[in-house]
Amino acid sequence: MGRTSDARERLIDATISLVWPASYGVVGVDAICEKAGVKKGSFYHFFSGKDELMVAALDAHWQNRRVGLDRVFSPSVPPLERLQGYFAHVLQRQTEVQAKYGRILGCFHNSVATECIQSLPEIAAKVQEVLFSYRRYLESALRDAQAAGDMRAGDPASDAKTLFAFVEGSLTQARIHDDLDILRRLPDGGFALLGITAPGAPTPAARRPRPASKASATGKTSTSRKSARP
Amino acid sequence: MGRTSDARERLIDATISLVWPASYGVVGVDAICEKAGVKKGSFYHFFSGKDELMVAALDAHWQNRRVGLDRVFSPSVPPLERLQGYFAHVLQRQTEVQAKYGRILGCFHNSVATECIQSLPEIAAKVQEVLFSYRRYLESALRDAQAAGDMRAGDPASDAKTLFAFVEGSLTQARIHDDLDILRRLPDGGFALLGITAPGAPTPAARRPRPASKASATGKTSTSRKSARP
DNA sequence: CGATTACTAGACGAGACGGTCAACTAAAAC
DNA sequence: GTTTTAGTTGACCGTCTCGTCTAGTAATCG
Repeated sequence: MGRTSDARERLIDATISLVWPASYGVVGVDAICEKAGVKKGSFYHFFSGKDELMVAALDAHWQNRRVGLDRVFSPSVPPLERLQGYFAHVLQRQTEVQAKYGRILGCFHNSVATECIQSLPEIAAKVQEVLFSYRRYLESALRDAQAAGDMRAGDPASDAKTLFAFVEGSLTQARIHDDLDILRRLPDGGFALLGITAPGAPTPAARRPRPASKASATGKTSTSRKSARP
Repeated sequence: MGRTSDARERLIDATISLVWPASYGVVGVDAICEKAGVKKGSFYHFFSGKDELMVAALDAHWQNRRVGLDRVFSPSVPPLERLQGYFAHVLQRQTEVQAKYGRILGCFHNSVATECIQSLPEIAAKVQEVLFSYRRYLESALRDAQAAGDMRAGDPASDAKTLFAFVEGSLTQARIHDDLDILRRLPDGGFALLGITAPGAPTPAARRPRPASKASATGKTSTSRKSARP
């Protein structure tokens, strides 16, 4: 009953597109409203305040991320290939982000977390929850890899934290220097971190191949990795 | 001529101690002035504005960091031991930070960079400069390690970027989750990343003496590494 | 000493901030 | 078509923001 509206979604989209490149603190409610084409009054009809909007935006962004991660981390794929696919996915995504926003932005949740962890408890809680869920994808893949004998024994939770730190660190460096190359080294670094010398195949021209192949901009690292499990 | 004052230094100290735990955006000039015990008029006598103060604070903090890094990365120490010492240094520093601020804060420059890279060009430039200088310490150690035959061949600049991403990522995760354990895995992860299986000596009681050691809080990782150099 | 200079003091202003409100509109339910 | 209710509008408010400005104070120099 009453009329319907997509103002809520527009506000969330506007929030992501304004906060991600900049920061939570520097983006005001007025700017978000203007970008979304929503008046102040409507804003406060949907949200109790800026913080609640931000929590909703973090959640919405995470829901979007999840569909890609569910695909990449599908249990139908051999665990080491999941990781391979994940590294490529990260690079591809940031390539798209660069095209859309004009620069690399890194991980939205990580940036917001760094900024808000201290002074905004509700946002901090949400962002921690998301990052925790995120890390579980890695943890699960590592556990499967161990079970399959694809990597050395160890605590998957601990390894996931380490790997996650590396990925997030690479994303942040990519953001700071607006440099995609850092993300191209994700596979080599990631597998080295886990003590996996040959992810699938011999890790062929592994480094920067550049033989004749022209590494596509979307993220295939080495063009010829073989399946980790036949 | 005229009178002297340490207000400038007090303002810089106050800036670091307020911005580091929180963020640049959320800390106001008034708060900084109050913390420093300096009035507005004096503030604008020393600085043209908030941005310039921030640049000065970033520089001052970097100068402080440098003395520790110069010690840790002394060319008189074998390259792999420098890295070992560096990882321990990071952990020890954050332990001190936790004691002083009540929580882990991670890397000051990295946090500010993430927040300011887009909208504040002067701060962005300064922070990039500092992070670049920082990375050179790693690069130099890696180059020496290679020259000494302590690690596989490769581009030291590239390896340094990868390692730096891992360290910064670990620091950020430590900040977000207020968890020192992530930093305790720095040596294992760092050396694995570089493909080094056996770093320096048995990693002697080297760092924190702690003879009958049971992984002291400052950084012993694994107790049994074999010497890479007799 | 008096003059010059470096610093201090704090009231002030313009504007942006997050947030409120009461009147209004339009769609859906009946 | 009337009622109900979700959504819209934009003026408004108190507060906080960065930054200005003028008047004043203390140290150093000649």
